[in-house]
Amino acid sequence: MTMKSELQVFREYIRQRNLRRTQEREEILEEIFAIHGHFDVDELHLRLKDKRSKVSKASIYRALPLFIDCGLVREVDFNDGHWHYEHIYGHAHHNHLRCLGCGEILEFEEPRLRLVEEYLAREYGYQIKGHQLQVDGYCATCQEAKKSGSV
Amino acid sequence: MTMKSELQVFREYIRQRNLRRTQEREEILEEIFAIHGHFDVDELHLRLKDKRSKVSKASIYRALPLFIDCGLVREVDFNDGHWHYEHIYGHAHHNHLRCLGCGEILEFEEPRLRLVEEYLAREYGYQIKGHQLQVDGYCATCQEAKKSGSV
DNA sequence: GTTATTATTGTAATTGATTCTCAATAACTT
DNA sequence: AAGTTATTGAGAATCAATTACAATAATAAC
Repeated sequence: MTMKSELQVFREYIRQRNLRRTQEREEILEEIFAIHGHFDVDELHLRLKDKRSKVSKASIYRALPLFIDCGLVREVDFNDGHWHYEHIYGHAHHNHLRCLGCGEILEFEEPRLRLVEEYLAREYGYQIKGHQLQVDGYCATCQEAKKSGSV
Repeated sequence: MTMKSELQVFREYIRQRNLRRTQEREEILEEIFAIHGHFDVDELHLRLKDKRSKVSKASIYRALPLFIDCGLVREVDFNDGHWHYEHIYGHAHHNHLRCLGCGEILEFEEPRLRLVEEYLAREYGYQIKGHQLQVDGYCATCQEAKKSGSV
């Protein structure tokens, strides 16, 4: 049994909610799944423009919560004043390790977090929906740079 | 051996950097450590006003990065459009469990995350500075509310 | 102490991301 | 095909956060 495509997932979501299936929303969704890695609204808007798509930023801002709501996309906080996003449908859940020096972002999986979620559900009676773990530090290169005083 | 006060920590930081020790910064710091729990800039500003302090919001915005830099305060992201903060000096590191229904925030400790940090340091050669884990779900009360259809 | 230097402050203006308004359009319903 | 109404793009509005600038105050130099 093969997996539903993101487009199918989204269309079902749209139908269930009595929303409307529009060209714009599907263009945006398609582009999001064509992007490898993280993106922000500006980048996405530029990429769409490059492809002669005329979707406005407003529509992107309006579509993102829908994609998030149906589990296709998630927000990522890189702590730089605006939101970043990534498509998650079809990808294993992962977390981010970020270098405070150069901004490099590594993704990693961490099965222990499943245990943490289970613990919290038991301990506090919560129904857990998800988590976001962000780890910060300095990559090997930036550690060197700091040592040699270039900071 | 007793612990340095947050004021001492901050004054040392100030001296090291050849910054200036000002009434305003110390008033802000004092108020931050008088707050039990999380706060945002507006709240902090109001509380200072109530105490007849005249510090401006601009000064608060300018002081916070210093407090964060010297490890007294940390940013907390509650995903509601602006930053929240909490003082951390003298407190065990903790993470947040948030109810998506009512917004309740529970704090919890999780020793397993230390292991995660060690793993990342080993695996990727990173010097880890810290992490932020945010878990979302529904508290018992909100689960009930959802069942009884009041959503 | 007095003076010089310059970091810090408050005010107000500015920025920049996001949201909203509104009239026009286009997607579903009947 | 006509009616209903969600969605759109453009630009205005909002709001947190940052910045410019002149006044002030903290340190350094004397």
